[in-house]
Amino acid sequence: MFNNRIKIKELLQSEAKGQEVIVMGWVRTFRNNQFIALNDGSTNNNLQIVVELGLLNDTTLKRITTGAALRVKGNIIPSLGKGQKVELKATNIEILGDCDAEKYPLQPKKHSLEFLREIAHLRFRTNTFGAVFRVRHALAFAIHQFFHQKGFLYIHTPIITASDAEGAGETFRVTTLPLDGTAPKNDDGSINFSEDFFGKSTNLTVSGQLEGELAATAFSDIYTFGPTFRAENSNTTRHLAEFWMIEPEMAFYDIEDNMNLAEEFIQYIIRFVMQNNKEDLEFLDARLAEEEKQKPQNERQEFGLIDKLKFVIENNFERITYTEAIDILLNSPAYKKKKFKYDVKWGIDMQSEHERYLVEKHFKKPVIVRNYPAAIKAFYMRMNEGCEEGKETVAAMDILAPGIGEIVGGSQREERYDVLINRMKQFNIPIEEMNWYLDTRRFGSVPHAGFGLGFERMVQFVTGMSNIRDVIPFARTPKNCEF
RNA sequence: UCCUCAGUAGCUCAGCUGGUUAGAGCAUCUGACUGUUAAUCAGAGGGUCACUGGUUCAAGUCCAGUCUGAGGAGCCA
Repeated sequence: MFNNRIKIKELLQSEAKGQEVIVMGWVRTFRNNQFIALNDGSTNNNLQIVVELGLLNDTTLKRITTGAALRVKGNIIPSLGKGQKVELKATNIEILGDCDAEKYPLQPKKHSLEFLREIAHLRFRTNTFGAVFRVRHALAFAIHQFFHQKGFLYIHTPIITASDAEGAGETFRVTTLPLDGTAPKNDDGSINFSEDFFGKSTNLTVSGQLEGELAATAFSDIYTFGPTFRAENSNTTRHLAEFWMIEPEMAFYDIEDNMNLAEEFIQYIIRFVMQNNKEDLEFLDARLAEEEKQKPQNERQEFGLIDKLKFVIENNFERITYTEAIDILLNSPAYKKKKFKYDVKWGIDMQSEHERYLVEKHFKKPVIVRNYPAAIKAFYMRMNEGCEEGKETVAAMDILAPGIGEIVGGSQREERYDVLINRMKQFNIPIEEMNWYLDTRRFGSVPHAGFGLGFERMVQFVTGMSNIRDVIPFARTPKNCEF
């Protein structure tokens, strides 16, 4: 058996009684021809391996370079140095994989995140990305655990779809037709997709919500967690062309139930990470504090990372209506001093600057805004009753988080067949193509609700990483599809 | 897609109003030292100044275009 090793995370927690173990990992630094800092990815902390003078010949010593892979046999002893409690006194070191220090891009020094993005295949081996991706894993695990405990079914909605009914942005086309101009054409010159693989025009999914609703109207509570694709030419720190989304959908839920679940959900997964990834968060907290020091005083965040997370799990989210949000903005000093670039009045789709003001300046905590104007929201959101004429609203809700803006978007769905048909007509949705969706309203329709959460934005929020490209292993953005 | 800024050694950057052989820190290599914590000390090597074209006696420096990256905006999750 080859894999008879102990992981470094476990080793560092064990009592040093001279017991013999085997570890494997990659060299982070080799100091003084005597001290190897070894990392195997199980924790951000390195194991210090002590190499006694004379244990290895000169050729082997020279091969212990930054990045080299080692198998080390030794005894766990209390450390004589100050940086760690225990260390491994080596009795045998085997080099599993050499690493040419002159060519290896990761040097024992600070690298910029931009540079590491270019070598994304190697950045897993750094402290920062080690912590980020362990937290990402923990969040994904916590999400499944949360829903599973509540009796939700995990539904796999299709990646390839024929509908762009939600109109949630530009789609990536899926086709097997030739691209050299010889694809079959209709009389009017357009591509004849009836000869394509699926016999119709298809694309990558932009959301699994509509399919999720189908499952929810049978299982009561379901969620999806999968990749989503948007061909928007967005070049920002919070957009990806390929990202992961979580979309729970619940039958017999109204907008209030929906908000309660979303808030409980966010607090649950953050609490999970705080309990299970304490060291990673401490590292990220220190990293962020260091970064903040570089900024001018007035741009610095009020809270450190861990304090921010604590605040979120210990306090209820602020809940306001869209109308109240607009009133707050209209009465704000920022508005009166004409600090906003975009105008504020009832009916507008709030701009980033408005959302940021509400969350970061006014309330200083996550805010749930509900009851948005019907004109600016999707067709499937439920029309509210008793609205003032000209000020019709829908039962939609957005959760806005400090630093990244909209993190959750959801609504109670329109379950009334006639009302839904009217809305679809208003939005020019092809009703015939959506018959499968409308069947849920024809046969045993029930009040239901759901929301969507951008997974990477959540990872950003929890890790404090400012660029979304640094919280997904291999980012897909306009003009970038490496690895 | 729009606006702003940037691209000089492996990395992070300096290089003034154009003017000798383009610099520094870190990394790498060589040697010394040996309980170090991004070890330390001494020395060495390392450059098509993003690319293409232009202005000029002379371009890393000025101009135009292209490409790439970053920040902000829009779209949104």
